[in-house]
Amino acid sequence: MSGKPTGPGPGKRVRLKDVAERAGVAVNTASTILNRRPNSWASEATVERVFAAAEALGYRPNRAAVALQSGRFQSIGLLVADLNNPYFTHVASLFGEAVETLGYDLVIESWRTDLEREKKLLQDFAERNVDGVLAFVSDVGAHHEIFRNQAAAGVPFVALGMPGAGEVPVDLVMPDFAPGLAEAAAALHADGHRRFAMLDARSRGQRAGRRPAIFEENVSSLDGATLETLHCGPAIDEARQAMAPVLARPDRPTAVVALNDLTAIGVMRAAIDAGLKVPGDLSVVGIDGVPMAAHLPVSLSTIAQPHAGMVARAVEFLMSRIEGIDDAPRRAEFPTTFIARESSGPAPGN
Amino acid sequence: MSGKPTGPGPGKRVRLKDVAERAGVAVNTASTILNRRPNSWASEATVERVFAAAEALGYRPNRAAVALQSGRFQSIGLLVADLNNPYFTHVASLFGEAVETLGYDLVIESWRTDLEREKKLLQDFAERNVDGVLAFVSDVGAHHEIFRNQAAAGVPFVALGMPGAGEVPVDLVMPDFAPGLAEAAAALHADGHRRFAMLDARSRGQRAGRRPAIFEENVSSLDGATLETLHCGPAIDEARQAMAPVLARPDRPTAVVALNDLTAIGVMRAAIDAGLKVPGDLSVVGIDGVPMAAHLPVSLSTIAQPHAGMVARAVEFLMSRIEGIDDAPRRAEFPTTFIARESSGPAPGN
DNA sequence: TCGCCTTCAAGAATCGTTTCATGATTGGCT
DNA sequence: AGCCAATCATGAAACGATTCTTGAAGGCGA
Repeated sequence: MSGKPTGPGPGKRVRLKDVAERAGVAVNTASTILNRRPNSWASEATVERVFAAAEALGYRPNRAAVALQSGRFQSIGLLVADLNNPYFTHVASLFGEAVETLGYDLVIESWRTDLEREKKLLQDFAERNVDGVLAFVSDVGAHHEIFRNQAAAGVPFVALGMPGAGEVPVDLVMPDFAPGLAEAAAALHADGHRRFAMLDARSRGQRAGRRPAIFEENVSSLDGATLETLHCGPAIDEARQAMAPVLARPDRPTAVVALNDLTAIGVMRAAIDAGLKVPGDLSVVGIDGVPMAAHLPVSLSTIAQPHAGMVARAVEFLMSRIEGIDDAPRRAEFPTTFIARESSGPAPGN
Repeated sequence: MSGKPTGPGPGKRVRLKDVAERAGVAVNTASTILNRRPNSWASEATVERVFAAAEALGYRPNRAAVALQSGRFQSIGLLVADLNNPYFTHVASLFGEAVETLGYDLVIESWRTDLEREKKLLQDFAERNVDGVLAFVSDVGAHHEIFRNQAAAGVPFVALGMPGAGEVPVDLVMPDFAPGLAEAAAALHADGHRRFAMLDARSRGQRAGRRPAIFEENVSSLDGATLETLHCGPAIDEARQAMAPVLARPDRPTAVVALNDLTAIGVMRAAIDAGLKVPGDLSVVGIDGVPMAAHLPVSLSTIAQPHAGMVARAVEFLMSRIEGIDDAPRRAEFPTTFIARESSGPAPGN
């Protein structure tokens, strides 16, 4: 590349200095004006000239310089579990829209079910130069220490997703699965289902999943109903494989709540593999309520989260932290609802 | 760790200066050593001390400062059409892995089928501070001017996806749909299909889509086969709606090639809506070959792109540009292949 | 012993922007 | 007239790294 050291050559990026020169003012004046800083009252004419110059030259601030000086990086990090899960991409695109209107970039990383990687990325993100971090974590409790460090380091942080044990020093936005699970349990029971199964994440250590615990409670309060909890990974084929032996049993469950909408597709597929009809032989319920679920060949009943509301709240939390609010950690729980579609229905024999 | 050398308070980020101080060297020495710059021969002992200090203090360079000084931003932009399309997210996650190992962040934006927005984002990305841009574009020809500007501005740029008219001054990585479409046409014809339909993007201006043109040629070379081209948007429900009237006709097509795997799901759903069986009454073929397609209730026949290879090549192109290679624009086409699964089969009556 | 080269490290300029503190006008008021 | 506030604009010091240039030791041959 033919570097031209002196003067703004044709291929050179236009600097604030160039704008200032063209407008006949000093760089700091131009800076003040372009940033619409409130305390300085430049004359109408000067403002006009500076904006005109910036426009004419097609000025774009050098973000690195801005970041270095002001500490504002104009980018926020999003940590998701898995980009191949439509839930995360749906939410990611909502976040993308939200922060774009606020002038931020979204840097996306995914941890792909690896807890060590999750920890590393979480740590990285906070040490990296971003203005804030939105992170889906598998278990907020597991990252207590990281969160404490972040809180200490002053990196705005909002954790999304699974609640965990104990208090954490960061804002939390999460779904409350209780209502949705209760509705689903009731609806399925009313449809004659008695043998329930629920998929849970592949067990991490000895800790029991939270959703199975809630669902267990729901199910056990229903006449003659039983629940078995199965574990599988987050990929669609893992759910398919995990269900295969279960569906081969004569006393197989007649209703399954999957890990999420994606794995619900795997469950449906496993039913087909086993020669079972959905919902005739097996009712399948997803979790998340991604848009795609409504358009599947057998549309998916699901326990839906209020995505838009959660995203809006998370962004609100994060932005307030970025603005410097220093309240106590906030926590927002959003109730889920059961949406009955074609994949669930009367139990066999009803 | 009671490491409190001096100065840096508890909430303060550790700077290179702190590392240098602790190691008892000057900042530039520390910089040279940590960056393993070749021309400087620091003594073994000094190197040791500097690395130890960096480790002990948990030093992370301030990327803004690095970027400002060196012009390396350590991030690359990825422009995709739609984060809700599993194809793009699959590819995005592949890109994410690839660039992560190279030490880059991925900034993702999506244009959501809006051509104006696509242009704006493309322009933005190039003016933004990234080391390079990977962009899925709807039609490379439509962005000729932007590409020329980028080439002039020296922003490394690789365009992905749809080929278009004419030569463009950027590297191009794209699928060659011809083989896959030919295989699909042949396979479907052998299965007795005669009335084909193909979904194409909602027409932009008067230009005919490229894939329909290729497929038209394939189909017309087959005995008694006809093709009709339909247009729809990229969302799953748009395909579903677009197919509804077509499938209601008595002379409806018996085989449909969708816009992509996502819309193929919508087509399958439309078939169900119309009381048709897949593949009994209607064969459905997707395009892309996303992982999920193999695990759908009716697994999806599809024209698959070699994702990994394409991603690797695109990254290779981009990195070589970032390193300063200034060759003529390169162009790589990757042949697609037809993967027959359950969603396609003998035509009705065969 | 002197000078020179080699080896190592430090000094200082620089990137483009923000922001604090300072300076130059003007004009209203007594 | 003289003074003090406003009002508007500038000078210059950061921010944290890289990199070019200069300098101080130590080792060697002459």
